[in-house]
Amino acid sequence: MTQTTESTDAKDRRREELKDAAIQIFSEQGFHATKVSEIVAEAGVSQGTFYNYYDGKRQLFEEILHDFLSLVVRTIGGWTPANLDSREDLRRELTRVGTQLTEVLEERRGLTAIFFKESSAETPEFGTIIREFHETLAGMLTHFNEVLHERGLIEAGNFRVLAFMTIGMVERIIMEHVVYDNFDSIPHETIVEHLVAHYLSGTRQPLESSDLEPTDEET
Amino acid sequence: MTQTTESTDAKDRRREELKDAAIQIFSEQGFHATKVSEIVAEAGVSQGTFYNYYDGKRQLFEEILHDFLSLVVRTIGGWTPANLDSREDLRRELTRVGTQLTEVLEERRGLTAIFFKESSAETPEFGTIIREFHETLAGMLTHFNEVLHERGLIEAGNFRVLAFMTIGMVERIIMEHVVYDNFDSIPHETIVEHLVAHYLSGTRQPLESSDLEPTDEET
Amino acid sequence: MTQTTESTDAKDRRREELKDAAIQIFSEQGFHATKVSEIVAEAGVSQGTFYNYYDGKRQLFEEILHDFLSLVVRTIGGWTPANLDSREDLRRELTRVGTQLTEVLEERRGLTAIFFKESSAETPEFGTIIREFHETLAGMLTHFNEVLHERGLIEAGNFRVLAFMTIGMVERIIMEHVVYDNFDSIPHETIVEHLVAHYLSGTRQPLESSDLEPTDEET
Amino acid sequence: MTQTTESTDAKDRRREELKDAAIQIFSEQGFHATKVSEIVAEAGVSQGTFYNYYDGKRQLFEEILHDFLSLVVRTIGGWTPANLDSREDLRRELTRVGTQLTEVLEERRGLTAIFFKESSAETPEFGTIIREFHETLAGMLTHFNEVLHERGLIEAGNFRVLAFMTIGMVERIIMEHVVYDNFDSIPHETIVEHLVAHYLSGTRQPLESSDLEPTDEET
DNA sequence: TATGAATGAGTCTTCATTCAT
DNA sequence: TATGAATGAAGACTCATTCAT
Repeated sequence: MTQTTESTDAKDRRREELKDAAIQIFSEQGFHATKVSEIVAEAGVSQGTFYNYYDGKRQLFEEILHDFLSLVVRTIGGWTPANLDSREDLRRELTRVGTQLTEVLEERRGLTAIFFKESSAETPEFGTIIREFHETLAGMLTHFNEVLHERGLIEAGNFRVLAFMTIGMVERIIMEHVVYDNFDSIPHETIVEHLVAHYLSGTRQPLESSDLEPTDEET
Repeated sequence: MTQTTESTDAKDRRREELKDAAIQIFSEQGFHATKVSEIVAEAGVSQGTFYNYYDGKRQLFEEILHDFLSLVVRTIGGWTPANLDSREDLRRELTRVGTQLTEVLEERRGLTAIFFKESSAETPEFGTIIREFHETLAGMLTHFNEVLHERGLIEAGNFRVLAFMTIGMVERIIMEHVVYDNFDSIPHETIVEHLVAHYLSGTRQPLESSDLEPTDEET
Repeated sequence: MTQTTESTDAKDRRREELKDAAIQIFSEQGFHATKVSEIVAEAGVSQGTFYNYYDGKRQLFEEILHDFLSLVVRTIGGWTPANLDSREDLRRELTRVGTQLTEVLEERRGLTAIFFKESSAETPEFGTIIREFHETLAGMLTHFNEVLHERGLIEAGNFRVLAFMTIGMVERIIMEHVVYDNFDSIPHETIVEHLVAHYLSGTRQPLESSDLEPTDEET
Repeated sequence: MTQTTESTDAKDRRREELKDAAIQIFSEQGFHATKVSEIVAEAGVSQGTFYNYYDGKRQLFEEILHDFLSLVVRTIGGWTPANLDSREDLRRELTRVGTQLTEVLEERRGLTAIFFKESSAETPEFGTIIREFHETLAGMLTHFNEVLHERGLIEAGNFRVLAFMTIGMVERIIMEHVVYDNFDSIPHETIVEHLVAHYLSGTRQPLESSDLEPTDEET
């Protein structure tokens, strides 16, 4: 029994080694340019062994993609606007979640790069998976916005469009920050604060004069 | 002379037919899944003819990509914040350019789809081209923001991060709207107005209380 | 009638232009690497025109090959050992013919290069033509040797092997001299004299002690 | 360890089988006319297997060419005129080396045929390889001639021209004898003796009257 | 379970030749 | 006769996957 457990563990370990190697190569070269031979070379096993653990290159890639999406969902999925009473609460919470997400993705740079470099574009190859993810995400955010609105924290608007704007903003910033290291001199906190501030000022509290006519209040 | 012109025109026409066919197939299947045989079938010519006009599948794809980027640059590239005197001017101008861009891209849905479905992700295949485009775009926007700030139209901030947020927001909205027809019930104008409003409220006019502490004014 | 003649002349001229262009390219690149498109570009005519004058690339190449072989045969074919009375006569005659051949081939370097660079090896492509040429040549030389022997000018030996040795010697020297310009500091005459001398000393006059045991006389 | 050795051997064997098949087809059809599909059919393996052992058709051909050149160099490369004291020694040595070379090439007819049928012509395809070989060979022979001259075994002359004459003579004879079986009734020894005799009588020992006027001394 | 050699389907690309104008 | 665009047959090469050991 011990032995079974051990061998299972060994199997899992081998499986992980292969996946790690694959993440490495996929993140560097993309799905199409990556050869199975490169993955197994990186993992230090033979070509045939690969197929003892995965059904094929595509299946492994999709599994990796799911890993990434799960990671994101796990990180932000539990969040709920339930106990927010003020915009200050909202800001604090958004900052907390944003920081958490950023840190998680930075820990898994390879995984993150695969998503952003190969797949965020919903190429026909893995389109369905990514499309569903974005729809799910947009649904969640739309719902959040609705709740926030009901709780009087944000004003009315097209919450679905707002959701996609938020997704685009956040994804692009993460891409530049985590994948391309494009904001190297800027600390995480500042970046997350920018994002949150932008979201917040783009979603004014009700009873204010319309955002579409901000000049009124400025006079 | 007439003959020369005519034959040149004929050649150009054939070239365009092939490119149109390619845009069609590329936008549906993506670069890798597209076979030259499918392109020529769509264009109604033989396999060999293709190579009389293009060096190969990849070269044609890159040319198409350049076409898209040129289209975008031509549409928004001329814009300058030179004669803006108020935020109202700014809003009007941004709305005008945004509407124009949206219309242009809707006219070239196939072209647009190729960019967004295959390439916005900066996959290693065409990474350099897209990366440069984004850097150029970010540079332009950063500069615009700086000018707007100097002219007293927007407050201080990290203009580079702001630029990328804007790019992300706009690209995602265009993608959903033009490529996936995801906002079908919403008129262009509304969508563009949302984007502009979000940009504007995310970039308050100086002398106001900081956006980062909007609660102050709300109390 | 005049017109017919003129147009025929014009046709001949065009035909020659094409052949000259072909010789140029073939001699530089060899048969396989030469494209019809390159030949017509060099000749300044269109692709289709080519086929008004020749049946195809291969047919033209073979015609060029025949031109070369004819040139050689014309140059040395008339030679006959008929009126030779001494080895001195023989030497003079061989030198004369050798010089003549060298000069003719130098005038047609391109043609010569084609034969030597592409075809002397009797590659399966044009094997038969070249093989026949060599057999004919060997037959001629064998016959000459026999006549010379009958006339008491050279001693007995295997005249066929001797013929091939001569062919090999001469071809390689022409190749180096005319095609590769490998003996640039050495005047024609010297080279031809070397060849003739080598032939003569390799074919002693009868009644001498055998060449196969030259040491005898040297003691 | 045994296993490693065995599998290496198996791999080597397969590699050799492919090469043998290739030599067979190449020698029959030449480089261009040979298809990879024919080679693998001859070897009894699949198309893909070929590329597990060689980079491609051209690479294999060049390797085969190198094999031939190495074989020649190995066979004659060790020869040195060091311990020759007389022309009789010289003759004996030349005969020995010549016979050895002939036998080696006859054992590898296919290899030899490839060199002579496809490549001795220095076609642009593999020109550099062959050209270098001939230059090397000519250099070696020139040097030998110089040494022989210094040792008083052959008289003065243009040793470089002599070297190329020798190369031409020998190559043509080998070609006819080994590749075309053109001297079938003549035993090896006789042919080699003819070559050696021709070389020797074409290079008289110093102190004699000039080779160019052999008749003088003969009277 | 590990190995790695063998497989062969799948596509791009070339270029001599044809033919309508 | 000249043109040059169109043709399509032909073949090299890749690489994910299989399978015997």
